[in-house]
Amino acid sequence: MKVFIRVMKALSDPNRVKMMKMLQARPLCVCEIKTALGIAQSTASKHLKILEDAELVRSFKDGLWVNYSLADGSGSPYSASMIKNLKHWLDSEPEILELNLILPGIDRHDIVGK
Amino acid sequence: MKVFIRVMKALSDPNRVKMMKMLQARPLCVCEIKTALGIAQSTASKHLKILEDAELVRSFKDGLWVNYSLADGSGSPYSASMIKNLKHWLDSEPEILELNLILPGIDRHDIVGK
DNA sequence: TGTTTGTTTAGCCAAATGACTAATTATATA
DNA sequence: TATATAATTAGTCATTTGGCTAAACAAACA
Repeated sequence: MKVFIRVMKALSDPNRVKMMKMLQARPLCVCEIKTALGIAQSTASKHLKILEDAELVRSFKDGLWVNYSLADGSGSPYSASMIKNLKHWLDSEPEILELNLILPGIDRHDIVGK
Repeated sequence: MKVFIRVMKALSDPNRVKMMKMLQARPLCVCEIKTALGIAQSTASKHLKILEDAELVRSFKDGLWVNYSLADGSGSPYSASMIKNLKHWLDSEPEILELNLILPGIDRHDIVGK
């Protein structure tokens, strides 16, 4: 039950759902995600930790950067199902269309200061 | 996006998930649900409203009673998917086994006072 | 080695959530 | 019509959540 609730809670926040949708395009570092969503880096980091605890995303370090990508679904049937469904859900939502539009123009090397 | 979030939020609470699992057995009135879960009637009522707003359950009046049952999934692809998945999810969770055990013994006519 | 850069953690605050009791509404029945 | 019963709404309270800034870590590099 706890595992299921953790997945549902993780997907109960718009910014976290947007992160899932962005990660369908490509792996992203925290600073790319915070830039796309217009939130503080610490906020993005906290959200990503919640998604990771729910086994919806995974992270791997690359020098200074921490890259996040979609999990493979081996964590639980709930995360597996939601990862899969989200691939075809919400694609025509204005907020997601907008993200897909700006995401290609976001590059970690171009992100200015803190 | 709002519709999706509403479904996820609705399923982010253990008592509401238990309600979904109980309603898989049969339609229930608020007083049967509050008895099974050991919560106040107003609390049960509020939870059921949240599930109904997410189109996960529906209600129909029968005299003094309000009966709740699982929705048919026509509300949204998200509610449809979750209603369907929940039918085979969580069945071996201790809390759900326990509920399935006591539920047959719960009858609206035997429920005492307020 | 010291500095810069990306991320995380700590701490704070306002808003939302889930619980309760008490009051109100709605329906049936004596 | 008055009363009893089931449900909902109103109001309160403690906890959780989601946002921020500032401080602490961690890894590259001058």
